[in-house]
Amino acid sequence: MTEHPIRTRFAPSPTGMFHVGSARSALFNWALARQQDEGRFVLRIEDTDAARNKPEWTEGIVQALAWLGIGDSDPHFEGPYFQSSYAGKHRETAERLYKEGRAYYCDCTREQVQERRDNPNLGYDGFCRDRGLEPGPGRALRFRVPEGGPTVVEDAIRGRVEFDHTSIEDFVIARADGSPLFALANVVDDVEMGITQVVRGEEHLSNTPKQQLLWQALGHTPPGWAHLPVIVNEKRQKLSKRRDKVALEAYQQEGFLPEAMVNYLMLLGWSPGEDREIMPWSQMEPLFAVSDVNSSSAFFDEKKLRAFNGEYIRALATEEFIDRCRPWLDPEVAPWPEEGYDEDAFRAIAPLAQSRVAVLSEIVANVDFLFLDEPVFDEQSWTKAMKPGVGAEMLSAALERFADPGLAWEAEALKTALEEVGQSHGLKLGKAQAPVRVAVTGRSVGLPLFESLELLGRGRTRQRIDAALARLNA
RNA sequence: GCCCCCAUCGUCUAGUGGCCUAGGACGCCGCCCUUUCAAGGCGGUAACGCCGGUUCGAAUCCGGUUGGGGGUACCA
Repeated sequence: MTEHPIRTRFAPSPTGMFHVGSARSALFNWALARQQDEGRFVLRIEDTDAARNKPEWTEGIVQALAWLGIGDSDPHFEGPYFQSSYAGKHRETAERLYKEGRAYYCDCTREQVQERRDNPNLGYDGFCRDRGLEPGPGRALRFRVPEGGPTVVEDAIRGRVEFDHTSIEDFVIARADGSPLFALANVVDDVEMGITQVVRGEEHLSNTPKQQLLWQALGHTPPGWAHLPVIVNEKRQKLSKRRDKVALEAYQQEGFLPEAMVNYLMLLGWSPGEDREIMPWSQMEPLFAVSDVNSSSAFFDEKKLRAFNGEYIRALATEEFIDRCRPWLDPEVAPWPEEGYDEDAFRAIAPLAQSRVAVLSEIVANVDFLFLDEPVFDEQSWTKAMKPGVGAEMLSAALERFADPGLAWEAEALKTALEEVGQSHGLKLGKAQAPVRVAVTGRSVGLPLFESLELLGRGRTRQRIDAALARLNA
């Protein structure tokens, strides 16, 4: 056993978007490649002619892979390659197939084929099979599907899948202008690269017999196949970029950790077979086996992803957590003015926020009150906390109590102080803190209040309570 | 229509004939802790689609059925 190259393929889009399904496929391939000494994971980009020689379209994919930890510095990683690398070979192969009689030219239009079909259930009827047409304008090249059959696809996940040749039409491998189609290009590329194992989405299962026939016609042994279950939405339809949130980048921007994403994605169709699901990549990689992959479709459950993400965030060292929050703290994107940001204050409050965010972007709403000139009031919170007989009374009393220079401005003392103020109004701390919290942070839920007040300082705290009182009376 | 795939709690799954009165995780619900909200602790809810076989015994094997999904282009 010398070499077991493995490859997966991604279709780029003009936005460079990377589909979560592709990400899972990449991860599975990556694990497989790394398990073998000479395993290779090949990133080959295939798309229409329009995508040729436009590596910038695929930049997003390369970056997304790097984000997941699939780096091109690893000897197991190869690529990205572009379809154009083998463009010449594609045409050459088409010609060879024609010369060997494995393919023939056909000048039928779609309409003609349709009219001729007495049975609308069949595809192309083989009309030009024996007409001996020469290459020429308006003539596409069709592969001559051999009589007999069936073609048997041995799939590592699904087992033996049979396709009767009567159900495989003579498919087009090159357009009238000579340009090759996906089916041909795909096989030629794989042959050229010495691919021995193909792990890809189930949507490709139906065209596998065609590819296998092509491999054989070219005189090669087809690779081993493994067709992964489709990832679906809540309506159990294949995740589509039109209606579903599928871009890995979208999750990245929301503040999902790559570790969590990798962990979650690996569990979509596969299980390490242990009583725990939170498992780092380093432990999953050697455990992964394509034969253990499930064959039924899997729902992409963002709730579970969030839960995983929260776990990974909490497991971060504080310093690391602070660091990872940086992109959302950037004054370019953050809602506060640049001069409002206080690094020390953030570092002090970060540990309190760490267990409260499920995705990193939520850090903003947790700490914005510290850096904003004035809090942004959530109306529901306001109405709830500022009820008549409680809101104004608590605020005035707190304002007065906080003015006392004898009151040390630190969390413990502030808590005791507000507790006392509450008591004198017949309120437990739970109720008493609400108006102050809303006045100072703008919301009824948030980080522990007294630590927040301590960081905000006496002056700004009193100023905000004062402002809230004014707002109440307005 | 035709071809192909799939079928265990709401979801992701464990389970490859007896260890299953079906296990875990997420969600959900309740309780505890508690300055709000989280986190944490404890407990709970909830599934083998249906019908036939095979077998002493079936979630596990076979057939059918129903229901999902994918593919059916001179797209990729």
